[in-house]
Amino acid sequence: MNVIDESGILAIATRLQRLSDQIRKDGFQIYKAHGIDFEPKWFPVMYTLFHKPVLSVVEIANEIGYTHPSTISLLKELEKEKLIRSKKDKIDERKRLLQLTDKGQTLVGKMQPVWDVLKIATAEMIDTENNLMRAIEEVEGQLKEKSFFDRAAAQMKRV
Amino acid sequence: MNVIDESGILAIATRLQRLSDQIRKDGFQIYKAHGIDFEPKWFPVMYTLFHKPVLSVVEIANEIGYTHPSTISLLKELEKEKLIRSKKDKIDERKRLLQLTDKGQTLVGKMQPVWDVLKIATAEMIDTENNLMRAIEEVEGQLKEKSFFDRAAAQMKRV
DNA sequence: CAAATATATGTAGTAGACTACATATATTGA
DNA sequence: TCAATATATGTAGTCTACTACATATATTTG
Repeated sequence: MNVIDESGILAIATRLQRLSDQIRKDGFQIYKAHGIDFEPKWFPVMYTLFHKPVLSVVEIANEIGYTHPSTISLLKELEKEKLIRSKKDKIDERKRLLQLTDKGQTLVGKMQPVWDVLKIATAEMIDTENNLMRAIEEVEGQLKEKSFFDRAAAQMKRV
Repeated sequence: MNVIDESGILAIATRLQRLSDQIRKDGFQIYKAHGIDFEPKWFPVMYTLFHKPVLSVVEIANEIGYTHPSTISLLKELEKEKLIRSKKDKIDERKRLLQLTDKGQTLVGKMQPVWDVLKIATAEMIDTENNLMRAIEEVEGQLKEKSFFDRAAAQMKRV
């Protein structure tokens, strides 16, 4: 075991990111193995527009939990791939409304069996004594109650 | 609840990254609140060199689980901050040996109480029904046995 | 109803990791 | 022993998110 793994929770941010990268990389390869040209980072937008067909930029950003600039750059890529298209909102001229194209719809159809496979494979992978997905949700809940910073500050006073 | 959180494990990579960023950001603020000018990304290198005083570039990379180019750029920053220094290995001329400077040693000393606070705050935060740190370790173990890609491939054949 | 404020979108540059490639030195094996 | 291979380090450019700032339209309020 290396020093970092021993340091345990001090390097937890690093560990989370490493795991995320690993999963994403394999995710890309799994799509590829199914003959689908799809980048995992596109999933949140495509999945969201599949379930809520017409949304503005900020609405999508909120749904996927990204900032709007990050969202805009994803949208640009997806428009370039002709998987989504946009039109001005006639009521509110500030808004740009996004939706899947026919090509986008078709791709989602093709991806759905892959998503089923991914779901099962992931479930199997994280089904251990401490379930990773539930752990994430629980920690997110904890952070909502009291931020990490506040927890450290409270601890500081005690020491 | 938004669509992505509902999509559950399909967006697990995104969720992991989001959580990592959040923790890292607060981590930086916590050092700052202690009057310490230290970036969380430097932790793995500093912690490693504190426990193993003289290491080469690749040895550090292996300890912290990063690639060597990533490690090199961290080392550059730390040398610029004069927290570490390097010298040629006299036996193996290819190697560059790194170690903490006096300033680096002193900083680690100052950080140790902060690390204690961070440890306790983190432990408190992740001490839920499903412990996040243990979940990470368990999933890393699962991936060592069989990659995510191989799991999906096996699942594919079954469907 | 016009000024102030809020919201929606967009651009530019940054951060922290990566891969791919290049070079220098060390080791190995025919 | 020297050619082939392996290892150590370094550079350049990429990727996927971010923050900070800018602009355009809508809404609110004095």
